[in-house]
Amino acid sequence: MTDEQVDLLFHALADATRRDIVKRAIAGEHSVSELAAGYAMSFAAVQKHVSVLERAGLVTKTRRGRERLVTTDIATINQAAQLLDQFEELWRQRVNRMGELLALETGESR
Amino acid sequence: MTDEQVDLLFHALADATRRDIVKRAIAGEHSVSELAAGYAMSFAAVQKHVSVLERAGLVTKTRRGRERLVTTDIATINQAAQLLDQFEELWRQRVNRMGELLALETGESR
DNA sequence: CGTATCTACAACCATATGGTTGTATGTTAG
DNA sequence: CTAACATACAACCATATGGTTGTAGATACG
Repeated sequence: MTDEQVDLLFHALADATRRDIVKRAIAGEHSVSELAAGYAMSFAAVQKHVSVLERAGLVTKTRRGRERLVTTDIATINQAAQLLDQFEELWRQRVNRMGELLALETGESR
Repeated sequence: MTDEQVDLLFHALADATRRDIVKRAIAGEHSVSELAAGYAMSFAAVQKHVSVLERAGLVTKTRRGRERLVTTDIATINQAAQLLDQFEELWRQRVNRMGELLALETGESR
């Protein structure tokens, strides 16, 4: 996953409307119109949000007659979670290093 | 955690430079100047990035003489990870529902 | 076949963003 | 005490973003 893709992913999640769209798309399949009906903004605005989510790989649109169904790719959410796990792992490593230093200092002071 | 705070958090992570700053701040304490030295941009630009991370609650600056040390709050990373966990939980619930429906249909067709 | 519904996208606007340069203030070291 | 170092922030610029309105094409329904 390139830095640019990660940029797109976190940027896509940096908006409450888009997070809600992702939630609804995870919970079930909806057309863009169905999704749009739930937000106090124009249809075109919701389309833009869906487009941002598409570029981030969080959703895809599939055609069903005149409707486009918005479906999710939970794998992309997993990838974002893994990135945050990496941060947490860095933290654990640092805490471990500090613990080792402390044990060393305690031992030497006896 | 309000929607606005979540916006700031994911927005802060939507940039490769800021993600790197967070990693370095997790791995050890650095002054803003030390951090800035590693990026091909002006000092003021790095300051802006640090400011975005501060507003997101990902880092804090503490004074040590003329230096400001950039330190992390891993709890905020945890919170972001939990938000993504919620998405994954929604997915699991949906998969479970589909499994139940499938079992129902299989049972009724026997 | 005509109307309704659904969708795509261009053009526009106001605001936000990411970077720069320049100025100013505070702290440390010689 | 002065120079060096570290930092804050204003002003500026180019680009991106989030929302709107309007136009157009595709599909479904009566």
